Amino acid sequence: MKKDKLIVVLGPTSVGKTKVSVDIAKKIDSEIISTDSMQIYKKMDIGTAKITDSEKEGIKHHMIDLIDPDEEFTVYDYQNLSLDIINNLLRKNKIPILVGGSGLYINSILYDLDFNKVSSNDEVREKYYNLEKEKGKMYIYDMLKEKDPEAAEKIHPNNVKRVVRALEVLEISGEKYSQNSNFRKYSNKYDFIIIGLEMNRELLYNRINKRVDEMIKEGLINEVEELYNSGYDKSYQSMQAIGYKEIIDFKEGNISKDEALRLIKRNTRRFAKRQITWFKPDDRIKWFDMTNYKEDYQSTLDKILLYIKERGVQIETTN
RNA sequence: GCCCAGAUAGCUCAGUCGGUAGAGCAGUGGACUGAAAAUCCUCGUGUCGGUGGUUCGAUUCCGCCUCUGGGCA
Repeated sequence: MKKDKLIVVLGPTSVGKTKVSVDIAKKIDSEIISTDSMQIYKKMDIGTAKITDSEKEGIKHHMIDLIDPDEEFTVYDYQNLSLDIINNLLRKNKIPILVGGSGLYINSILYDLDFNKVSSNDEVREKYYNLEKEKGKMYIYDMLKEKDPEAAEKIHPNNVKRVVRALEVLEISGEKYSQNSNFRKYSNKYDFIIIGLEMNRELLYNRINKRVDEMIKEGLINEVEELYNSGYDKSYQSMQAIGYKEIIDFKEGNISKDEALRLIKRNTRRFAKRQITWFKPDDRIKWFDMTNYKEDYQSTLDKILLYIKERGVQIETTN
């Protein structure tokens, strides 16, 4: 049986995914599904570099503006919602286009990740965090080591978040965390056409720096202020986003405005680096260089469209 | 022109009582299965401004030169 095709556009922040994806969608008459962990939040537009209505050029975008900033959201939710949308589009004979930079979210579609049905449990988490506070990291790490040595071997003792998660899974399900987390299997559900966008590092960093300055000009500080004044402080998951946490620190008087700007830029650069690290090992990705996008956007886009065509998607290319 | 201070890692600087050097920041490589824009791990050799001298040995002491601050004219 022939598998349904699925186009994925990925790459570090600021590399130019938005424009490329809209241009692909226009060419094949389809819709876009965002794979971005922060753009799912409403009212967080400037700082997440969310696509604007005019940039959409009439293309429908999914998985954006889904929930309020005080709501919690996980990969598991993403996987479910996103798969529904994918299947709906396929039913309409459209090839879904996944676009974004949240590695784990992307993998929840690209890989067979079953999140072993153990949802997060605040009580259990709090219990282990309290234990950690009282008796130290090594204490809870040793607990894990005893109950699930395999997981302990893969998790660094300092990575308290992961240690707690593994203990949580153990406590709630009785299953070992390592049982589900140690393998990674490509999903066979779809025929993936994965477009990776890359760019000379220095240029990427320059673009990031410039984009942060532009966000400030467009009113990022106001955007964060409004959220903060309506009660969203740094304890919310959404306010952990780069650009938001730093400005909240500025608002609370912990750092100067200049320092906040500096940190937003630095943290975004580091984030981009982590994204690159994440995508690098996947050899199904076909990489396209965006370094000369300014002079040469059309020819890069043509190369991408040609590749999509070669992979069996009906598409009219100009060359 | 004269006086003073400085010149050490991409940046800011510390240090070597003479045995070729180290912090912070920036950066690098990596991990990742229900917080993922999160969380965590790893990595520091550089003509110690140039040149001559003293010395077994100079980045360190001395002389000269160049440059950069500051002051006096």
